[in-house]
Amino acid sequence: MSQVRVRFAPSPTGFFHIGSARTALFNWLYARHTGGVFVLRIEDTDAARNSEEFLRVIYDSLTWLGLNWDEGPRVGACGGGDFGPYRQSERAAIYREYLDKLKAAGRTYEKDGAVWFKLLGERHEVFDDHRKKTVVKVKNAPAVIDDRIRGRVERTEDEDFVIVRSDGTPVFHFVNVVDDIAMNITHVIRGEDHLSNTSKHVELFQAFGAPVPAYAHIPLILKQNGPGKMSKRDQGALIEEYQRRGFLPEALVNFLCLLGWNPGDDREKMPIAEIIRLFDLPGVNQSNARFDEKKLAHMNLAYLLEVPPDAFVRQARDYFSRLGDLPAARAALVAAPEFFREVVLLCQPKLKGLEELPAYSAYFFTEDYSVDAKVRDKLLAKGDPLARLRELAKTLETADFSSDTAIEEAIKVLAAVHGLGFGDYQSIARLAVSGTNVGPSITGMFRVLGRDRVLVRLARFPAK
RNA sequence: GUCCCCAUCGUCUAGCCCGGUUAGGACACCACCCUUUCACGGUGGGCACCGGGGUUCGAAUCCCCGUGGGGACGCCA
Repeated sequence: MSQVRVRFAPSPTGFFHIGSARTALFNWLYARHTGGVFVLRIEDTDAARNSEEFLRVIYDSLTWLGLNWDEGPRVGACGGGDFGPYRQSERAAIYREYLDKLKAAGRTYEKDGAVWFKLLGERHEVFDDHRKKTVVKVKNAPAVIDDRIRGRVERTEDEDFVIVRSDGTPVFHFVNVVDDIAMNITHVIRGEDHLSNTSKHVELFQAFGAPVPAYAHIPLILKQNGPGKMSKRDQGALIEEYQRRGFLPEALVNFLCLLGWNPGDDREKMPIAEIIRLFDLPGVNQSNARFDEKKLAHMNLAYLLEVPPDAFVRQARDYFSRLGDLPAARAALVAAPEFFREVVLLCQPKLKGLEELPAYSAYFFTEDYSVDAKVRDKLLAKGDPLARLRELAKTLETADFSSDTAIEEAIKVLAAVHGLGFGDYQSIARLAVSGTNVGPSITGMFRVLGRDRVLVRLARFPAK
């Protein structure tokens, strides 16, 4: 059995979205599972709609997700290969050569300045209700698709179709098949939206006398709200958005794997190496899946909890850096590295995602933090919280700040003296020091902030 | 309109191929527990085999028909 060669063939005509990413992922997984080759081919035959910016997004997103390509355009350590060029806009000579083969075989004709592919069989005219015009149909035998996910599918291609536009540029169906032949592609793994196109492609492979590759049409990802498949304009559709929001690529990849595939048991969070080991085409589902970002958020949380301290600090810093000139981000970035480290590590176990970090940690980096009025009104409404604050401040003046437990002990002793509990001091102290009612433990917060800053905040609180 | 694909909790899914399960797990939701807030975590709960016909002693599982969802029908990819 010869080596598996799969390809991911995006066209740079829009942003890179969840559906494209999963198609790339499944191709990549299959290549890695079989020890095959993962080819990246850029389908930029539609000059009017392509852009270098979109191309950049494709490279960036694939790289971020860790989907390294063995052959294709050279970017970083990826790319190269003996079947180039890998951008269709640079393969015109190859398409001409293949077109000549078809012409020589008598399988083309010209009409309206375009080159058409001629199906074999008798022709007759019929009125097409969808297009509201009379069209020429061909009495043709069905193309048989042996799909690795869906089983045997038959579809009859019954109309000739354009393969070269009147401006001389070849169209998708033609270049797609030519490149799959020229690049020795053995398995075509793509979205189910291409299933209906496959009869065209099979006709072309046969006209070229080339072996038809194995097909695997994977289910589509439906938008989370409303009908239809997910498209680049839908909320939460773009990969770059998750990158920008600080999601962990490992989490997104793991989540995407589970959309249409599962290991056959109850495991969900799995190392990518294990997924590669288990992934196979027959295990892929046949029905479409709806994207659920709540579950993605949960997966992200599970991964975030496991990021080692050094890596988390680095990622937190990167995230703040990308926020650019936002005051909160700037304040965090100019803080002393050791202090920054302590703050983000204190917050790490409480976060759902990196995107929560700036707001969650803001009061560590500035004295100018806002106080939640609702929480303040509620806390001040009962008991004598300001008295608690005065007592606490007095205690903290001399308390041992060397560890969380030392601070905790001091507060507990204070509470016991007044016949109160830790909780009687906690809420109001938290509000005074952080302006909110959520956050890390106040003992950790106090220790990281330091005695002086805590005392200043406690003292000025009533005035705020 | 024609053609193609699909159909288990709200969502992702296991089970289907090789008929016999209290139809399992996860996210979300609710309750309780833990607790020093908020999370995390733990325990429990509600929640599904689209409908109708067959075949069979027995159907989520096999077959047919509906219905529903999705996709394709471009000189887009």
